[in-house]
Amino acid sequence: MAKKKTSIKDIAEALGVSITTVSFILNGKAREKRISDEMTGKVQDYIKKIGYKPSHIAQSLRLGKSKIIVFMVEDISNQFFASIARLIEEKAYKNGYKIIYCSTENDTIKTKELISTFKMRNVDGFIITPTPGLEHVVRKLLEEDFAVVLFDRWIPDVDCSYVVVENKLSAKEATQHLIHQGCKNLGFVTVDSSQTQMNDRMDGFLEALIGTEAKSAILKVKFHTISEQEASRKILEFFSSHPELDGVFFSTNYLAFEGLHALIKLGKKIPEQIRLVSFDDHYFFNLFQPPITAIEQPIEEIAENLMDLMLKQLEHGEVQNNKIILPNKLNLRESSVYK
Amino acid sequence: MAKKKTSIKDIAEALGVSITTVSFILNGKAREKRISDEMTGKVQDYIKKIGYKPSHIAQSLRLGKSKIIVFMVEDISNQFFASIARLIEEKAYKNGYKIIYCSTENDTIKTKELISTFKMRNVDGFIITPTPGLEHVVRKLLEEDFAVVLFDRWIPDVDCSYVVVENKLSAKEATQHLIHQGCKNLGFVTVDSSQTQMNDRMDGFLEALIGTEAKSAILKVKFHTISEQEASRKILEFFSSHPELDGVFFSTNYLAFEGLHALIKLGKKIPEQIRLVSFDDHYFFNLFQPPITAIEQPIEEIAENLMDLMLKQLEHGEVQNNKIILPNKLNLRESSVYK
DNA sequence: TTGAAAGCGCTACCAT
DNA sequence: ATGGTAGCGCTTTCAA
Repeated sequence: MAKKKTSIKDIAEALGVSITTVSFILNGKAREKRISDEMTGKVQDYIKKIGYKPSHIAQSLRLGKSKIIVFMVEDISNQFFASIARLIEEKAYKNGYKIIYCSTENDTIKTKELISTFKMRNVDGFIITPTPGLEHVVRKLLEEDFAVVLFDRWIPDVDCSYVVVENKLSAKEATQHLIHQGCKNLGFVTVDSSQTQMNDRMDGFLEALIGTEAKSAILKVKFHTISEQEASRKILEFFSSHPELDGVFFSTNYLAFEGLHALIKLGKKIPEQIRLVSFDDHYFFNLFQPPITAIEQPIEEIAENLMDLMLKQLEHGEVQNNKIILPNKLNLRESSVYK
Repeated sequence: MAKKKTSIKDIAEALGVSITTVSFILNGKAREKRISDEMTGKVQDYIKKIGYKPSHIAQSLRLGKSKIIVFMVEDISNQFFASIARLIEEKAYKNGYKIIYCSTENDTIKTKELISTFKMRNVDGFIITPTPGLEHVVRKLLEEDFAVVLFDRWIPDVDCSYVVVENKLSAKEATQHLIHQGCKNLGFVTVDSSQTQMNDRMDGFLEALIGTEAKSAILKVKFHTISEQEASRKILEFFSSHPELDGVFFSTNYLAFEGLHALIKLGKKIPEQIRLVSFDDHYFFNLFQPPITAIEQPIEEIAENLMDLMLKQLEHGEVQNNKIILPNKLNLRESSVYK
């Protein structure tokens, strides 16, 4: 029951040396401070024996750094974010950092509150999928010398490091692919919000149409959480009222899932009657019959780059505006191919 | 650029009062300490004005509590765990706690290391999906007065709070359902490890067979990460070499996904030739054609109970062995129903 | 009704 | 080569 926390002081006393000496040895400065090997060995042995671990809290207070990075995403239970979380976590731990996470739910107020809470916790860095209207807060964070890296989307007019993917280009390519497959009436289903990545995807879609005879219909749905009733109904309605559509582009996978539901309900044959493409590949797109063509974001590289930028800022403090834009991969599958 | 951290001292100076006074007011002890309303108001106004937030690090050091809970699961990118993470997070934040997470990868060594790291961070509580061989560590955690709640599985012989579901009962019911549908040769696909929840599911399966004419074939695969080649091959092999199977129970959803892959490859008709049931319902099971029958765990209640137990231990310190076992829901869908 | 000061565990400057 | 000690920001006891 008694939780006797051994402190550096206890060690010093037990060994009859000073706190300073122990601290230096603990921090690998034995050589530098020219402490005798004998002493060093003695202290290290003792430390190992009693399994002493220094208190990070005290270190944090002293150093003004917490070695904690916050990972703020729209929704941590979303597969895409969860996968990145997993990879980031690994890299962070390897470098002695811990990750705290939270879901912003795309709610600017909530996000602001969270950021403020984290500030008082002395977190060292922020990895954020910014919500609309966060410019000011992010700018302030930067001014106050926090390490910040945005991802998935970025904030126009704020000079902050980010890692995103080639949304526009990939969307354009995928749309062109549909056109090459003979689609004449294209649908585009996206979320009703001004997140940059979604805008870019739509731009890509529209750009692909220029100079072609293909017609288009666009649906924007409010989408907060997965399986939201409202969105589901809207999508069904959209397809019912647009029987002419012979090709559809979903700007993200959860919309595609709802779309599939709707199309199944309407008895549409994929790809014979309607061909599909979605952004954000997913394990199930490959499992579904027919398998769904999708644009795959390079999860590993995103995570890799995020932590690279983060660590660089954290350790060196200089790099502030690294913009990284990664290419995606279009995975062609049966859902989009003309039979 | 300059990050001028306002401290309680600055406030005291600016207002010409003592640190103590400010601290009392900050902690809502103004009344108790009989500080004049005038003073209280003055301080509060100033605090609001400059947007001061106390340093949690310093508080932690002083109080010996960090208000941080660790959420250690097998794999945070797994949908089931990610969903629970999301819900827990919410409850934690509401109560002033933060969540740090990490993936154990079911690796006992890694888990032990992580726990040791967290101890030195003074985290207050642990929510853990225990790996095999963690008895000792958990017991020690309890002895040292940390708040601990296990979930998904528990550890036999350790008197620790946990939240799990009725694995055996639900598995039994689902198996009986298959038998009622006329299955005579049942397959059971599970992971090759001695996690209690998996054992219970298998027990339920076997119990359902007692006294019936149904025969069974069991496959145990090592499964670390999703989409692992090896597991995929094993499952395909299993189905090829057991053409007699007319019903299969998957002990968890990712095995079912691999199983579906295999069955599609083998051209088996579901449910005409083979009927399926899986543990752990998933969004995709409903979307798949035919929709897959699955046992749904009560995610919300699990999260709810986890945090309840955690907070109770954290705030009162007494409750140590609350065992909560929640019922599941069998979602009948086409994959298991005789046509 | 308010303030001084000890001390949580640690790092690092300055002595010796 | 080793030690004394200030101080990070806060809470809380004791004193005034």
